[in-house]
Amino acid sequence: MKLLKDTTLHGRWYDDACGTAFGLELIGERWSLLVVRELMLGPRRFSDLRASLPSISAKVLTERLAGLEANGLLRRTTLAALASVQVYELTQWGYAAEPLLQELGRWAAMSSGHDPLLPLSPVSLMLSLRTMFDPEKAVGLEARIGFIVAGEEFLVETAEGRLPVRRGSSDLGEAVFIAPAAPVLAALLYADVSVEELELDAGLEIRGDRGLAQRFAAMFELPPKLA
Amino acid sequence: MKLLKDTTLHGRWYDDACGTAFGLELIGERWSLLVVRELMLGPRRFSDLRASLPSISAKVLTERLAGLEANGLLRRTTLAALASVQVYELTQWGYAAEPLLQELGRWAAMSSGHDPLLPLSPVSLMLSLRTMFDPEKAVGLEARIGFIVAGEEFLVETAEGRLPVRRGSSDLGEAVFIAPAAPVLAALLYADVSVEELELDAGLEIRGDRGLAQRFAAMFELPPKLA
DNA sequence: CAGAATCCCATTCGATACTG
DNA sequence: CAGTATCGAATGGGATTCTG
Repeated sequence: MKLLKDTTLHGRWYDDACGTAFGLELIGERWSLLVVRELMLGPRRFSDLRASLPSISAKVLTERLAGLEANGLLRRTTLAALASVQVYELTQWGYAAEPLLQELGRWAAMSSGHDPLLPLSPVSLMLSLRTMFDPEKAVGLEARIGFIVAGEEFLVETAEGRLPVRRGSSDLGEAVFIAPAAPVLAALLYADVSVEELELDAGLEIRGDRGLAQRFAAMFELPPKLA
Repeated sequence: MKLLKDTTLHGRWYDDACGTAFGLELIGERWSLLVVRELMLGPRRFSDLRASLPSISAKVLTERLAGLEANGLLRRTTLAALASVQVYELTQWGYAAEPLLQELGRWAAMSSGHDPLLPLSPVSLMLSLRTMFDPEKAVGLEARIGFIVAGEEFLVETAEGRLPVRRGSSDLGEAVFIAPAAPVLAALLYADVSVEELELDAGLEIRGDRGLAQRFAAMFELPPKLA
């Protein structure tokens, strides 16, 4: 039983008062930030996390969850409805890390050498919408778009420059994207592969207002490459 | 001679197309981001970096510099004036990581449990000015402020909501802060310790327009605590 | 299924010593 | 000064096993 040993901050790696260094103490360990990412759209179970994080081991996931809990980023709760169902949920402060994830993603996307064909979790894709959303391309558009990505459902609203994304029943959307895996949608949104091609080759399906779906898909753009 | 082995991207830790994950491949290793931080205000020599990074070893610093160079964040150049003087300098893309550093610092500062008494490098302090600057408190103020922190000189300008910080002769400032170490200024700006107390106890010195200095010092504020 | 405990190997780190 | 080389110690991570 060494669960309680680590109430104190995890690492104390760097001996540095700088906020950046302190941030790294909290989330700088390998995998930590990706765990946070997967929780960013709501609580998830242990096995959900394992499924979304391609190659993390159970041991490491356990350790990271404990560390993040000790550092105040998340809490573990048992679902009210079903006892015996454990979930991990970000604290308010954990959720506050989203701009950080976005900034990191935006910055990394300015690099060439990024392989967009690697696996991608549904949450990653949905978060990237918020990051790569270009408000100017959405003026005057108010709509709800549903997503079913690898079986996970999300609902996105466009509303005056903001782009709320949440888990929820996709059929509230006036248009719905259905994809067997997240990279299919990444191809559509970021690699400008055509809807038709993806419907034929990659199992993409679009329900509802097809024109709206097309317009929506054009609202996202990667940042310019710097290197 | 294994310097050339690693032209390819360093780690390939995560098998994940997400931009955030890719960013972590590039700068997620221990120390990497702090090395970038120290270069953010201009090129530095190997020994400068060692001096600013409290407890990094020569080996690890060498490794990180090589990795960051391979990943395109920095280049090593020999100073034009003095041959045989090597410096490390961020690429354009490396400099583009500043908002990321800021976001991480800002987020981390929302946590309690941050020990502001740890050592702090001059560059950390100067960068934190940009992060914690409150433009609303600076409206109508146009001035140059000099800094000499642990012997390193900087010049800061306030100009309509921006706060350019650069290395340069501090005596161009209408007011100049002189401190034997960065934490002294941190106490002034962020812990609201009074100028008088720091002059008496901590070796702070202020030259030039004292009222301007006071007003300047009041322009910075830490974000509210969330946890 | 959700983890905790154990085992063991690979990597990494830091200290020290060394070199041009 | 600017690293490189080496080595022992610490840590990390995967695989496996065990439990509720």
